[in-house]
Amino acid sequence: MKHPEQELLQSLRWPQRRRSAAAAPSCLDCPVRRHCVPGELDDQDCGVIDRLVGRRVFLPRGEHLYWMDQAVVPKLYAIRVGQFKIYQLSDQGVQRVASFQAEGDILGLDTIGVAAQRCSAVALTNCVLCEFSYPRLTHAHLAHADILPQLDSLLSRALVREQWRALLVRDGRADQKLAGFLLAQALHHGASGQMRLQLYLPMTRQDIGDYLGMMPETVSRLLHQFERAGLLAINRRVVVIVDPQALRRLADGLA
Amino acid sequence: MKHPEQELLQSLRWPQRRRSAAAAPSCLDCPVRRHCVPGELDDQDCGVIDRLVGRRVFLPRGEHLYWMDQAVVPKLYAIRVGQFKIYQLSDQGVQRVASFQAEGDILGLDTIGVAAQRCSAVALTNCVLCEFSYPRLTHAHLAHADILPQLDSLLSRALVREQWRALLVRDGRADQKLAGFLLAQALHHGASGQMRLQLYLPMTRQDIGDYLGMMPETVSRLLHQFERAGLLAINRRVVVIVDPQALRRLADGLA
DNA sequence: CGTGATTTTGATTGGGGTCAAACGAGGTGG
DNA sequence: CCACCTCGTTTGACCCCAATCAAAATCACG
Repeated sequence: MKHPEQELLQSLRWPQRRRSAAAAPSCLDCPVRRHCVPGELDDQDCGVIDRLVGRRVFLPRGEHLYWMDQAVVPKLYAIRVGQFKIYQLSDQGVQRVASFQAEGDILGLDTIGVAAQRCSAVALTNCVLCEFSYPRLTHAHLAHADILPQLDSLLSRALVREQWRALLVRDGRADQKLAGFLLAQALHHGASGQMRLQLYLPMTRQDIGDYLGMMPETVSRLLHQFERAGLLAINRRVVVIVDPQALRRLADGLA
Repeated sequence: MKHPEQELLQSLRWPQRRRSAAAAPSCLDCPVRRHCVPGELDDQDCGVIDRLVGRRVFLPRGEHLYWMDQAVVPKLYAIRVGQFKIYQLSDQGVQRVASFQAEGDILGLDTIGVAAQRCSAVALTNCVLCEFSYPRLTHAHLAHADILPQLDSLLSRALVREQWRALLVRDGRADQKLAGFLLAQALHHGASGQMRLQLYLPMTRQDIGDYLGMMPETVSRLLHQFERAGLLAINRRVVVIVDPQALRRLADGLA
């Protein structure tokens, strides 16, 4: 036993480590299938999607999937395991975090029809990605008419999520934004509207601050303020939401 | 002559009022064609797009195109003339402005595959819209394979723009954000990378503040501070950018 | 011309940024 | 195995920008 955090990380992120290493991974038994490219498609269509996956990519923590200003390759990457940070580095060397992406999210939706990457993408944990070729997806539409509307739906939902995020990070006080961020993480990692109360936040306080538009000191102060108020239990980068209702009230500004 | 603002509005927004009223409007001679659905398609493909337009809709200032929580109809609306405000009304009655949309922008991209509208859309000026049926667009892909990738490209670019917006409104001080907003407006209304230095901002100071995450008093103060500094000339809702370079330096935080 | 909304200006306050320093964990090399 | 170094985190003190409250001025609209 190395460290409680690492142990938790394994239980959270690698629930079937041995099995998935032995069997070839498939979309059919993917735990985040519904959030991902297959969406609500049935098993048969999902099998079609599965055969469109070019390869599974393993990316260790700290490695970049792509860099800002790099030429775009027409590929999409669905995150099967792990978390990513999408960010820019301004010419003055200031980091601006555009988003965090986790299991079931799709990287590269913002590159269709543009020449160069706007952001860099770095793995915050060890990651497993499912690679799709965008031209192959488009071409597959001729045989399976459900594919392309599914892609449009993914793009549209990404747009909605981005809008929602933009609203989150600019409205209200710092504590409201942080509470909203934690709730968004809990909801996103939970299955079908359920919250996952035990969160692993692999990003630094600086990253969270850059994402929410506040200083890392403020993030730290607020987290411990939440802990003293009995809303959270914090152990380094592991956060347990103790009182989701109170956190929701705080995010909505009803405190 | 009613008011200088209205006169300018007409010259900005209704450049060919009589002609477009007489002749049936077409995408081929649309001034914002390149920003819109046709994109970089040639005249022939653009003609295909033009025939996909269901009807041109006239919407007077102050009218809503759709309301939050309304059931989604599978239609897209390209703005040919005018400007829109996309916003939410929280349950406490607080307005949250998601975005402003202008000529060439497309409304409804965030409704594909979702059940209910997330936001309301209200016309800030008299507007002319080009209505597209989303199912017809998808179906047209069989005959014209360029259509659907074009739609994906639109969605992707909308996503990029939304990300960029989210970065704008959370980074830096209030004056930097406002300067960035003005530059974004100027660039968006200009043709192909050129700025339109004469801007008409039909939204209220309150709207701008809600959009940028600041109080309307702050917007007012900063605008006049910019004017005193020789960056702008302001006449109510008409703003002329006098010193674009200085405004850019301010937005980049080099002041 | 009157009424209400919008815009502007001023005075005051507080939240969060800034600077600084101590603390802790993880990794490296001797 | 331990000393050391580096990076991330935490805590404290101070201060500034923008929110808040208030009110006057201006404009839009009937």
